[in-house]
Amino acid sequence: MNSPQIDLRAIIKQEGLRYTQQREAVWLELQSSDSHRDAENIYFALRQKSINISRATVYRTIEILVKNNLVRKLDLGDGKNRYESKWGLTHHDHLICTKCGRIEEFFHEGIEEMQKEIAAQYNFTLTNHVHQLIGLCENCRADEA
Amino acid sequence: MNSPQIDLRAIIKQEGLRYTQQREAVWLELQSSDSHRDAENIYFALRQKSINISRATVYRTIEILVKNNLVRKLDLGDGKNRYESKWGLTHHDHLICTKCGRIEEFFHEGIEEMQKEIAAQYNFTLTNHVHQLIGLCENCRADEA
DNA sequence: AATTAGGTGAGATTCAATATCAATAAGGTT
DNA sequence: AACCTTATTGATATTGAATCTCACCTAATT
Ligand SMILES: [Mn+2]
Ligand SMILES: [Mn+2]
Ligand SMILES: [Zn+2]
Ligand SMILES: [Zn+2]
Repeated sequence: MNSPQIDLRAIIKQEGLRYTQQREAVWLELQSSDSHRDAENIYFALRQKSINISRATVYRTIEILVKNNLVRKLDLGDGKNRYESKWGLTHHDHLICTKCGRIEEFFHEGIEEMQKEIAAQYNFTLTNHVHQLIGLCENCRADEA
Repeated sequence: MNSPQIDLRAIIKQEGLRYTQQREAVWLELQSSDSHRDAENIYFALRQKSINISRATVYRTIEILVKNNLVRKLDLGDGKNRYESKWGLTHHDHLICTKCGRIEEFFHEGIEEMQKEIAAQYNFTLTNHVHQLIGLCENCRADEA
């Protein structure tokens, strides 16, 4: 939507990489909405905007963004990875409707703490976690009746 | 290990399906260990035991077992589904070591309850959840030093 | 402008999982 | 026990997300 609030160019260069049109385009596209999009979606969105890019480059660029903590990779269980920009967002986990695909975001401080306790109990060093609540959203539950 | 403690034949027939050697073999194989195995692993284990079966049938049979709540399907994030027999096991979630693949099981009543509360807050009908703590196990953390 | 090494894109490749369909076997009938 | 019907199986092809290959391109420095 607006100009990038993060100096991607600086981050890219700091990594010893080149700041290309494609890399900027993928980053801007990911920032342009707060939804959970797959690589194909990013690819088509860019082509629609007459931006020349290949699938391979979309995947490669996303990987760079993920490694630099600018983008989060999600496995929502439907066989393809989803991505969301981390810019301006705090950590959260997801509620997923299996019928319509609706995704809600939640955060629960208590659960976050308990995860740390559990990891400590098992002598695990926690680096990440996956927590998804699967079910039917309000609308879809009504449809079931 | 021992003979089946569940009357798979009855369950299969109740579904209007036929009780075949292959279906019995997959079920027995899944019961024979408490590990989290992928389809390929089941397939080779059976062939090793000179049981004639194809990959397709392994996949198809597992799906039947999953649908009948005898087996749990897990996505541990490595690109292939894992399966564990539900027989004799209570619900639990997993700690996963990203280095050695070690899997520990945990259960936390408090977290289970909080999940229900969160779902209620968002008007979701909870049918399932995915909860994995990702990190390094005791051994692998030591290796990092 | 010339140089050069990293980046890109079209297409091939991988790999788990599923689909196809002729051959087979489960299980009820006679 | 031989027979029939039809679900099931297995060899193979196919799908689809993701990655790899490598000739060509371009960002960035001189
Ligand atoms: Mn999110
Ligand atoms: Mn388990
Ligand atoms: Zn829904
Ligand atoms: Zn480990």
